[in-house]
Amino acid sequence: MSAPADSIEIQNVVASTGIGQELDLEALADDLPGADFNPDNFPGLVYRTQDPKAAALIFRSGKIVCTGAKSIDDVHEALGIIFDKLRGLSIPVDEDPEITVQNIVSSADLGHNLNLNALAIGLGLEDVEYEPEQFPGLVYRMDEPEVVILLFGSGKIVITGGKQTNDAETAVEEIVKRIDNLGLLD
Amino acid sequence: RLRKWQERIRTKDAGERNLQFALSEIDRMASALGVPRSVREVASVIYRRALNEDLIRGRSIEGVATSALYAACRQEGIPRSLDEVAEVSRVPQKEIGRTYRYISQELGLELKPVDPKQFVPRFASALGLSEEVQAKATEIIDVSAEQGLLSGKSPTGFAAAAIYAASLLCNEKKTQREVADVAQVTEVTIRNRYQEQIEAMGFR
DNA sequence: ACATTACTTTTCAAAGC
DNA sequence: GCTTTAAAAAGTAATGT
Repeated sequence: MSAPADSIEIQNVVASTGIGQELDLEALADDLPGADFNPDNFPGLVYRTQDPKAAALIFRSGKIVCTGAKSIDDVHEALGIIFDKLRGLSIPVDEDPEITVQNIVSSADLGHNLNLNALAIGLGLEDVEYEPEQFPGLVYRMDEPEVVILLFGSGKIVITGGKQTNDAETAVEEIVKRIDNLGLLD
Repeated sequence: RLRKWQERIRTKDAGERNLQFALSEIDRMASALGVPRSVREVASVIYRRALNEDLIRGRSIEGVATSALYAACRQEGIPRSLDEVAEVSRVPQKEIGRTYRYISQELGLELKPVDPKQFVPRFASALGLSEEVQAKATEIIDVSAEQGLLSGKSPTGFAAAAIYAASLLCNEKKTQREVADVAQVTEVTIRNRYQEQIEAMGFR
């Protein structure tokens, strides 16, 4: 009774936003405890939140990238903490900065072992990248929803590239259909 | 106008020189790998196709040439591992793999995954093993692959373990280290694949 | 012979080289 | 292209005990 779609777990959410204010990252690095800033290495300042656990890349332009959160709610919560921290440093932050989800990474379990060689040919070599010498997963690019799925011999999969919460669910239902139609679901 | 002509001739000459360089590199690497002349010709065709489709822009000539040779070996059924190809190329293995995936996709080569059996004759003869061992190794690969053990595993490691197992079964024992050296994998990988394969064969 | 750590793949934004 | 950040999958490799 447990459908593969029920096994979906969001593992990472990437989102972008902006406070609508230029920042002096050198000063911010001194005022924010735990901030990592190596401009020679990377133009962004790295700031990590503990609860929820996430990492933010803060740029001179005031734009921010948040990554590592386990849900969209966690993204909002983590960014909320950062906005308040900045306000606490008397940096003006827009009232409700728009937060855009850029990528959602999910994992799931199809519940069956997969013959990746047969799958590579069945799904179509033109849409598949399977090079076990370089990586054990089969890479499948799906058009609708537009996501990339990594399939493993164990039947565990990774769905990435989606922007909507339901993209992973739609993709899992679709890939199960396609694999089943090929008679490759044990 | 005269300058434009000279520029065109210069570009044409440069392009011609680049092509000659790529083809001579393919020849040099193919010799070092000991692949037949037919494979070099297939590699040349793949390289020229990549050139015509403008796939070299933003990539090194040597990288595309090496990838074309790697692809040609696979297409002709006598694959070389990325490690082996990287040894005779001046391009890092990671770039060869990335470039191969790119030209393979863009040219629609649609090459099937490498079959571990295709490494058996070459690895076995390098170890001085008999036809009997080769046949046994081939059988082990077929049986364990049919039971789904091949998914996600490296073809060289899979072939190496089967050869090691076959050498034991045929009383022509080679050590894991000897097999690991010719296949360029670690003993740990041979041990792991070997355990799965003998179980699949019903031995234990 | 074990374990641990680390690297391979995919995705995405940010600013700049 | 590259740099950084995060996360999962499973295989392979290097290092440590």
